[in-house]
Amino acid sequence: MSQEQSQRMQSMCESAKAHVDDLLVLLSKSKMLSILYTMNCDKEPMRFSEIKKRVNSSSTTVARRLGELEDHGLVTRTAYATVPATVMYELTEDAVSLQPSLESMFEWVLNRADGSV
Amino acid sequence: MSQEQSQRMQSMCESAKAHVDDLLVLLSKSKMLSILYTMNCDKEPMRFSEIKKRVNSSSTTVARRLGELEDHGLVTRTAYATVPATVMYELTEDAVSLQPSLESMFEWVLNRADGSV
DNA sequence: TTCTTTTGTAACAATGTTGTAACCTGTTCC
DNA sequence: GGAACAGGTTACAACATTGTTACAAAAGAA
Repeated sequence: MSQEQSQRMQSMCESAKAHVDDLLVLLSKSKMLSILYTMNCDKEPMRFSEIKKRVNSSSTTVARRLGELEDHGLVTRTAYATVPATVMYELTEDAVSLQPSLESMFEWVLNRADGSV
Repeated sequence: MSQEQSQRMQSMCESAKAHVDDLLVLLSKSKMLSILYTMNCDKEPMRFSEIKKRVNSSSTTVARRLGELEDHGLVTRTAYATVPATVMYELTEDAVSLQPSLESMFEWVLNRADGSV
């Protein structure tokens, strides 16, 4: 990290700290990293049921997480009036810009998991 | 692919998946990312009280997190018989190899927090 | 002797999170 | 009319996590 960034961090005002914490709390919620990573694997918009299946969680939790991501502007939700209903979720540009970090983090996790099998 | 192979592969995936989930759950615990990031900022071993102060959490939670990290081989704990007690925590090589991802993730978080101030 | 310090741990009440089960919408098919 | 489907929501009981408070150890300082 550059010195400039380090200084920026040290002199960060309380309000910015709150925002940082807010984001860290968001990212630390259960299944959140999995959802973001999963949605990045296929770069295409993804259906609710597909996300649910891939991260292996309940409707309630997936719905909660996707809602939180939408609230934070990290995914967009698009509903189509088909029968039965079709809803697509897609990462926003902001979320996509986080993906390189997530990818290398998952790479680390996968390597570590491999080692312990 | 034979059904046998498919089954073997699936069970292999299940077992690896469990380890991956384990790590994701670990990293998703409250203050965990902050602790790892903080310990990386100064590359030096860090005292319990310093970590606690920087991540702004209770002794109980910090002790729990550090214990979990130690269990997973991500930090080492070294106690010195001074008075009062001195205990140093240090990231292991494994943890250090995760840091580039964490750094770019925090960079993203900081930029995003900046924008919303 | 009592105070102080660091680094915790134990118990516990308050709070937060989870999955389950039930329910809802809207349309097409039988 | 009733079932079926995707995509949820709601209520709630079970479970997990948190911070607070109290406590401890060890030894030098006051």
